[in-house]
Amino acid sequence: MAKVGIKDIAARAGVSIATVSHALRKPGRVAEATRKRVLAAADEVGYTRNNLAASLRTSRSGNIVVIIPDVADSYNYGIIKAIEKVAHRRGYSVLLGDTQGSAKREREFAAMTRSRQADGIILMSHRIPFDVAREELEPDELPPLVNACEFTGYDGFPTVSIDDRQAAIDATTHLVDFGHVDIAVITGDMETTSSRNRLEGFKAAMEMAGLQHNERLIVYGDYSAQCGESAAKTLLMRKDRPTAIFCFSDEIALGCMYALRQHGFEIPNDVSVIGFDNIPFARYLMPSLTTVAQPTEDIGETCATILLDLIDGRKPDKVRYVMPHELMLRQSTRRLA
Amino acid sequence: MAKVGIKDIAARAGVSIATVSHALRKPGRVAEATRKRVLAAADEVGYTRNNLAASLRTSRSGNIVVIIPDVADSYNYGIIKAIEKVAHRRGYSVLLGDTQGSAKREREFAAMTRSRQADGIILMSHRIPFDVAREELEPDELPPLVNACEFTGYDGFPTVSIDDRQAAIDATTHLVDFGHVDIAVITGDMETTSSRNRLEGFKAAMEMAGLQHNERLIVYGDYSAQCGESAAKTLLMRKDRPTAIFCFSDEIALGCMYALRQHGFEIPNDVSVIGFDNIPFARYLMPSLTTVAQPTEDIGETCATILLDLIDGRKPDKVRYVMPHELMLRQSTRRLA
DNA sequence: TTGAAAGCGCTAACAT
DNA sequence: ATGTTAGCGCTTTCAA
Repeated sequence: MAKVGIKDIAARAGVSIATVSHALRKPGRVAEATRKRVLAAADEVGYTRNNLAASLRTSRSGNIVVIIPDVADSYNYGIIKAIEKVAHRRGYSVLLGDTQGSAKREREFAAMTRSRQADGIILMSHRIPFDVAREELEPDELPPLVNACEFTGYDGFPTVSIDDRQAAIDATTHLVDFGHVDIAVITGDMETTSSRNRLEGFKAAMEMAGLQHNERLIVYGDYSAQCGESAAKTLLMRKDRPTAIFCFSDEIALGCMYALRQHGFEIPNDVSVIGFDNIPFARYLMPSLTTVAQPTEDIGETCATILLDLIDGRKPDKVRYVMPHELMLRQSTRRLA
Repeated sequence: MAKVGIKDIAARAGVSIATVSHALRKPGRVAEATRKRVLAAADEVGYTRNNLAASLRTSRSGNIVVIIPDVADSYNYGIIKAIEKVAHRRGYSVLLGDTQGSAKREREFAAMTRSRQADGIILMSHRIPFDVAREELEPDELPPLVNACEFTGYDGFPTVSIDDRQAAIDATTHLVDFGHVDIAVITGDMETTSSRNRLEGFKAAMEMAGLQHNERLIVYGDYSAQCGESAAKTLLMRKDRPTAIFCFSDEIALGCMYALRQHGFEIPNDVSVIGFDNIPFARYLMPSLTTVAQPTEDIGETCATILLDLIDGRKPDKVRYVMPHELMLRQSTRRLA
């Protein structure tokens, strides 16, 4: 790790450091012959740019930070992959900030823009990751930020997500169409806007179908397989046992299906199960899982594109981007006789 | 995002910038009263440290980069989480470099140490991520690097992994003990040392049991569910159909079990399946998956600890850390009558 | 077309 | 205990 800098190149090529810098970064500002000589010299001395120094000078780090509750969640991952792709293409690196749902970690990662380690933020959370109260946010003091899949409720940030409410309506309507009336719900974290909107959609769909939803069949969870497992157990013990369960994530559905089988229930013969997200695993389950697909790739690409534009000073044309969802009909739901 | 620096604090507190710097970072170098005043001033002007500038000065970025083939793989994730935990505790941030198996991306991420954006590397790959040929590696020119789960074969880097060969022996022996003779294998990417060692272990175990392994029952895959699916189909068409399949990853097992069921085979009644990794999903499968558990948390913690020590100039006491694996007996394997 | 020189914001000798 | 000052390595006016 010998430290070779443009100074060394300059010495070797017999030019000034300014010329080296130009040759390296602004082709055209320098005579072709000189440029070649500099490039050769750079190669000979084994030069690598000190990006830190360059960033300090230009105040542009070339990093974006993605604040995400759980990198492991396969659903999130589709989004990350797409973000990474776009970022890389445009010369940015992605810092993944896994928060495990901690608001403190969210703020810590967001602070990386203040400390100049990142140029922008993609936020998958419903919380504003800054210390100031929402009312005191100064629009022009805020770093470039795009809100993905959730809403902070502050409309100074562009938002990219599906229409959770409508998606839940579609899922519920599918169950209703199959003749289900006693439909249970296992929600995600009710702090999140996604979960609130889905629940709202569920209730709306029931009402539209002329059905009364049963409050006791709504179990409040947290998007995890574990909560799916325990929620399912709770539901099975009820006298008014549901014939269908709408899980607000595939992870929940996974735990739910597991518990169902443990207690001798067959899916979908005894109970229909529908998930949400369409994680890659969903099709490998037995039975394969009917679920609502989110266009993770689109979401990720859109987020990244908007954010990088924002960093470059280009404002997005709208503040809310709604991506299309799709109901994936598979084998875990069944029409009642 | 007004730019407030230590200069502003200095002005406000009526001291020099040096005193501000000391007050902020070296409590004790400065009188308690002054320190309080500086801290208050910092707060008032809304100061955030420009880490870039600090890094440039100290040539320590406070970042480590984790080079990983696929962040989405739940198995990898256990490791990442542990790394992140240790790093955070010691004041480092983790940059996740998802390479999708690309050697080029591996080199790009590794170059972040040269460009001073990271202080060290945790490498989950069997390839050395530098441009130089292995023979020309200059030990003291190399950045701090820890090799996780795989081996580059270069022993200048400490390595943390399980004993893949022994783990494969244990898995194979379990099947043999259950009376299986026609045992198939679906491998991971054979470029990886993990897969090579596991295959070696499989063969050794067969030999130890006095059994001849059948070359045609070895299908070369790539650790993915998809390859598990197609490999299983291939195996089912064979006249000498196996009674047990040893999958080199749980993902493979997932695809394998799916294909098996598609073709009407029951697990474990018709075919036993054993996986490798013990991803969280494994227990939710039906039947639950017998597999070899890797201590992902231990691996991640150890990697991070060694790397950070290395960065601090402390050499590890050994060059190979072998972590214990564990056979998880569940329901996907069965004793032949 | 090239070069001299002024910083980016911070830390750390060194001096007071 | 506090302050002065010289850079870290680069980019970027501005002048030659």
